[in-house]
Amino acid sequence: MSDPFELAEGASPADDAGPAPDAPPVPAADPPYLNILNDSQRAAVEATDGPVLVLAGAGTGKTRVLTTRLAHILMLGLARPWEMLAVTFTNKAAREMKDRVAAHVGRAVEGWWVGTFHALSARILRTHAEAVGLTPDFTILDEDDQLRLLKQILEAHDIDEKKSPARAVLGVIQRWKDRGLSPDRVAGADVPDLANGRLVEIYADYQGRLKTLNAVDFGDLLLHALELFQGDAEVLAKYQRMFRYILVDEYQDTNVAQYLWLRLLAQGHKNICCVGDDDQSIYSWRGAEVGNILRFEKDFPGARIVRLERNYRSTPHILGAASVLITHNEGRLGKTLWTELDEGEKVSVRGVWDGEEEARAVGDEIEALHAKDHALNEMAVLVRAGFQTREFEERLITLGVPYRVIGGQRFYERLEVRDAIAYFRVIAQPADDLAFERIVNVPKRGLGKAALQTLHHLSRADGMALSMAAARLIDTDELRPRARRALAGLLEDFARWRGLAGAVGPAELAATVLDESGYADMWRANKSPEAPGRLENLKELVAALEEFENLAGFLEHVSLVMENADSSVDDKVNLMTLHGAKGLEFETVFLPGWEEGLFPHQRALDEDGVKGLEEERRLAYVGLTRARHRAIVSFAANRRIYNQWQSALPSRFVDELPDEHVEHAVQPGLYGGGGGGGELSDGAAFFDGAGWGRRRRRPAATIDHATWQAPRHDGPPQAFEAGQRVFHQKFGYGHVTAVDGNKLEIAFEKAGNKKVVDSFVDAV
DNA sequence: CGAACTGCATTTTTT
DNA sequence: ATGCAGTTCG
Repeated sequence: MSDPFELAEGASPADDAGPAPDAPPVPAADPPYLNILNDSQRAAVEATDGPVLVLAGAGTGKTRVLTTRLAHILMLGLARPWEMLAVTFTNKAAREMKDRVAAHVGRAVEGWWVGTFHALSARILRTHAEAVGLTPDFTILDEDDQLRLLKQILEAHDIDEKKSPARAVLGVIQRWKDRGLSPDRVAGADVPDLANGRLVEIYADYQGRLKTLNAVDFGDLLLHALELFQGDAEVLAKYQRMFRYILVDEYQDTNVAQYLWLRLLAQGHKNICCVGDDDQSIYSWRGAEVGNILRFEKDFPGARIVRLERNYRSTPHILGAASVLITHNEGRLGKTLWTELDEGEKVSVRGVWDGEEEARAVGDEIEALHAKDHALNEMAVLVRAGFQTREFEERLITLGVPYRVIGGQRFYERLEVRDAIAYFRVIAQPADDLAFERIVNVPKRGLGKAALQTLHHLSRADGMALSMAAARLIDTDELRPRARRALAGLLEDFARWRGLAGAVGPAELAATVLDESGYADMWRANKSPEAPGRLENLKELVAALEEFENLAGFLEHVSLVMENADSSVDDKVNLMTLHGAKGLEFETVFLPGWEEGLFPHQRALDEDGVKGLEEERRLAYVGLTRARHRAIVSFAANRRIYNQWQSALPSRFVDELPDEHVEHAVQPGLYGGGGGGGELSDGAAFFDGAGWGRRRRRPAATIDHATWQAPRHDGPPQAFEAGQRVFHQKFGYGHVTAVDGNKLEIAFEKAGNKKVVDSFVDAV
């Protein structure tokens, strides 16, 4: 019975602080899984207790260390599975970790806490939802929902969408959330000049609406978890006691909220191991703080630092080029990567005339390598911005070389998939207004703007969810008969589907819903070229539901696990952004578009100055270090951007590559040679053309589209009685003939007898 | 209510 | 160029 889990049983009571009381049995000989590690890897694995920072350079076997460490802790019996917390940034990383640890210990590990910050937070929040003003079945909104919600709020505040786009406002709110700031904690100095200076108010409103909807956005998952920990010492203590060992991957990508989250949880046993690489921090624009990793020793006193510097991936030339490039950054923790691999080829740098020629050169090289039996799978074209893939796609199509674009639109973000999911959400959660709104008139049911406005008005006035308001509204004459019938029909459908949900599996339910709602028919009738694809996606969605017990489980999956189906089994060239390439490796990597203004991107320079430049440089470093055998950098003298030709200078990063590791293949006459400056350096900055410098502001729109404004009902609901004279926006004057709860029968002077909801009329 | 027209912006992206 | 969103017209 050498089962590590049995060993662990009882070895360490969950509520005991400090190291396990019974010393774990020390293996007589080193287990083989330790012997295959190098010294620093091994040190990182064996430093189980206390705070540890593992600085893992690119290609130094980080994942192996991570998984071995987890397995090691289990094997030694230092903790039982559910006493270990392993945090990652992506679901993919979490899955990989699970799989590899399972492979290590020889079976699936049950009950341990591996996942993304968000998934783990959600799991914790579902058990303590009430403590933060939610119920356990709260909805997790995605960006689409967030934007629609925010647009409504901005409109209610009479904010000009043009001057303050919802997207920009959402960006600010998200950055606040990244920093752990709830509306009451936002300091005045941090408020950008948007939304007439009422950003904080809007943020507070937004949070209020989320609570009403029993919904959270991604940032809230962290924020509410923090609120929970900070507000309830007992709950916090429970989790602190439980998590004996905490492991964090990609620590350089953590934001302030995540840092606080970790610091709180780690206060118990203080066994926290963070793994990361400050040189690969490329996500500051979405809230990541490199400072977290730079400050680790201060945050966790007595921390041990382990550097993984032996690289197993790239040739010395590639490594040398990348290492020298990154030394141009300030404030690094510093690492010296080395390798014992053979020298290999130098990094190739070539200048070309324009983007087309660049694509042709890359395509030719790919064909040549493929002809020499190099797998297409092992080649990647890494670009700075998504639109750059187009030229390469066109070229590869012409050549007939199979390729895939990684990181395009994700399955669950497609319009039709989101619509379908909105149906499911309304079934699972009748109060999900955002979902209801999305599909109430999709397919077209004759429920237009007017009907929606009426519905909104009632829902706001009586403080109930849209679908509940709808249920009331269909008993009245507020809506036109056509709209009323359509709405009644939809509500009946939903009632029926909800009944069905208990009887059949989610896949069957989904198929029924898509069929009976007319949604699938809508696409069948659609003549556009993408309609068949959309129907395919709907089928795929139904198929995906097979794997779930119920709708709720599926919806949780959708909101948290937005993953890209990765069919990397086919032999295809990979096209993706540099950001998307992080964590991957290829035999051959093409790095096109190394031009000032494009890479480093002008916007990064304009908006974040030196910091922006350094992050761009880290991006270049990430790009180079993806390559095992071959890295080919290129830059074009001319590039067409938005149908305008611009001349460009080679990126400063080209100059920063050391000559001893680089081979220049610049066309004679194009540049002065050596990759820098040259004939074309007339000082004309890339992207300096019209429309790039300053954003122009147009005067506010003159048309006031709020022509129809229902009367406000801010005070307590008015009481009505028979005989009372009233006024209705649409039907005019009349007198009440009967009262039934909040439904009134009114004899209108012009419109005749009608049933209406009381919040639509005013006493006169 | 839906189709056509207009103006406008255009890095990176996970959860 | 292109796509998107918001507005206008039938």
